[in-house]
Amino acid sequence: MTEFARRIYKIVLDIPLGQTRSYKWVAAKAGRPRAARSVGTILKNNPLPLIIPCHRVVKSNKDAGGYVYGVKAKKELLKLETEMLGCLRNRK
DNA sequence: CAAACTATTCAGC
DNA sequence: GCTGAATAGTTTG
Repeated sequence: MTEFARRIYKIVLDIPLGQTRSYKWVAAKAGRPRAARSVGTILKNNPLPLIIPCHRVVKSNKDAGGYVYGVKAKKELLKLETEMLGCLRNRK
């Protein structure tokens, strides 16, 4: 656990639903713009993998990159989250 | 497509 | 403690 990792968690948690950020983007926000690789390693080794929306963090070209539950699930989660947002908006 | 760069973690020493 | 290898990436040639 390092300060770098701590920043990453905070930043990733700050990503809005239905949106994606690149590893590079998170790394830059964390203060190490060249540590995109470290971001991925830290995210997969994060202490609370379930409360950290790792599926919102993707590669620069919007590619999924990698995911514990499968890259496919990652994209599906993004889609479901977006739809869920619409559902919440439509509620009265 | 292959190589270099990067920060973190793990295994050996 | 330090070194070397590995990793859910990015950039450059």
